Amino acid sequence: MNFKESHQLILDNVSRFIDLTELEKQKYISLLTEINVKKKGFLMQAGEVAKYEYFITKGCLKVYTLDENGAPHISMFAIEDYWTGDLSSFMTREPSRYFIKATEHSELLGISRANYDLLFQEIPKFEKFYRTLYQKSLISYIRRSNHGISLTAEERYVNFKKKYPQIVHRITQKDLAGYLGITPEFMSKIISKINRM
Amino acid sequence: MNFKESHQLILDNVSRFIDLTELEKQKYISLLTEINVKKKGFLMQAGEVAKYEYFITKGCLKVYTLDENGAPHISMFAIEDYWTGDLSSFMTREPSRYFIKATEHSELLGISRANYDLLFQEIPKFEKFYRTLYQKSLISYIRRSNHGISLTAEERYVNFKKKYPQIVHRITQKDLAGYLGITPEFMSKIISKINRM
DNA sequence: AAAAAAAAATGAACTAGTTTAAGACTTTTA
DNA sequence: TAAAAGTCTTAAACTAGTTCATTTTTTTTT
Repeated sequence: MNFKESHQLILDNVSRFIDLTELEKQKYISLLTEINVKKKGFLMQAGEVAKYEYFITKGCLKVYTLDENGAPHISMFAIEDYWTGDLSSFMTREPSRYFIKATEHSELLGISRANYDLLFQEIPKFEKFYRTLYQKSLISYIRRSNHGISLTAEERYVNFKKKYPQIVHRITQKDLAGYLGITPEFMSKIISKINRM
Repeated sequence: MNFKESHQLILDNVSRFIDLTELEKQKYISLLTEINVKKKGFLMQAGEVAKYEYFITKGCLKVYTLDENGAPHISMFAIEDYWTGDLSSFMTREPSRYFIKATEHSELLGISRANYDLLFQEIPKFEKFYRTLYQKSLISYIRRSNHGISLTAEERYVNFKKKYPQIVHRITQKDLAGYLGITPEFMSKIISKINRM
């Protein structure tokens, strides 16, 4: 993918919430860093401080932690036109507990913490962009955290398939089980139960 | 509580993230509505569109839904100096699925949707305030949604007690069980197990 | 295209959490 | 201040989800 296409994608994403002049667009693009990760490559590993917040222009990634037994817990999947990163570590500058790994060759645009801070000074409109972006994310995480404790594994699986049909076929069942908080064995049972119906 | 005290409390909360002039403070206060709810009273009920986002100056409230079996699932508790409401319904103007009920006599300041929109026009600094507030909330909801699926009930209980010691003794065990996504009976077992250790 | 590695399916034995029911304790209401 | 209503505890029987072990299928590497 050439630079122009990925820039157009992020500008379209931003323009859902704010309007930018040509000059502001150029300024914004100049604050971003192009990043490529090959399949199975890491964008970030636990122990590091999150250097960037990422916008995905191509590919698919998973964000996960390892618990004290070494078992992975997947926090999110991210594909084209999604934002990802470890917002907590990015803001506090404390070491992250997350890994971000590409499940396909992926291309991203990253904004560093210094440029993120600069962005608000240079183009204050971005306060509105992030206010709106975080507001929308917050709404879906509030829903997700309620569902996590009040729905059964089967309900969560059915919900995920309905809500993210574009993601389901790009990830392994094992990873989806990790995201839903169940074992791959139990998820296999859920699937065969659903197929039998 | 007299008006001045509650106004001071919300202005202190806002000034954690932005600085306001005296004039801006007055303008902001003028956009807020004073609301009182007595113990067991409802601030909002499922089926209604959320009219306000609320800041609590005194008291304690619980936000919950009822599932298809009529069982309550508690989404959050809110006490003094917290913000609450149903952000999703407030933004989309679609009917809410939540109830907000006072567990003690409570006093709040509400901002209506019209005034919320006006606020950004009149005092653009509030974009930054909400950007920062939502950013912080998002970080804790991301954590909560991960914990909901990856921790055991006992771990979630211990976490809650450690993180919100001020709230634990103001709510019933039954409500805390509803928040943690377990039955009151099982929570009772967890507590007696912990006490025996 | 073969060999190696990882993912998926299946089943049996297990454990965390639920359900139902009953009695003791506490808070609310009249 | 008595009665009623709600909360908390305990326990036995149950179910959703886990663990461990084995085989089959798919994907990756050479």
